[in-house]
Amino acid sequence: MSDIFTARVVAIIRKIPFGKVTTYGMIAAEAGNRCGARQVSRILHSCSEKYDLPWHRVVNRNGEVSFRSSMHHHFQRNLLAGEGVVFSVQGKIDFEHYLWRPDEPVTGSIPNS
DNA sequence: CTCGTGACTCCCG
DNA sequence: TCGGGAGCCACGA
Repeated sequence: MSDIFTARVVAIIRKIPFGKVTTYGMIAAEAGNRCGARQVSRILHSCSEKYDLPWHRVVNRNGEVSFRSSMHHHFQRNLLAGEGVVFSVQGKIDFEHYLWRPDEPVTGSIPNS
């Protein structure tokens, strides 16, 4: 398949462990494009149900839900709450405990910058 | 094929 | 502190 970006994004999202969250930017960066964050959201929108992706585990850079509709916003928050994810008073997720990195699970082979 | 849109993110004034 | 613009690319019509 040529659309490696989509496959990459889907694969990464599927790897998100239970009770963890990640950001569009990280997925996009792992997929190969930092600026592809928008595409990630686009893909999620189109393939969330088809590929059964845990879209609710994907949040924006601020650690909060990016939905415009309060209804969906509250819905995602509910799903995360069901996984044990706790939101701060400001409705943000504590990255210190819930942020997951696609390149972390490896044996500490982090390319020091 | 072309066009429009978007659940993002970063930079600048 | 906050608003606006630019950049990227896939999917649907």
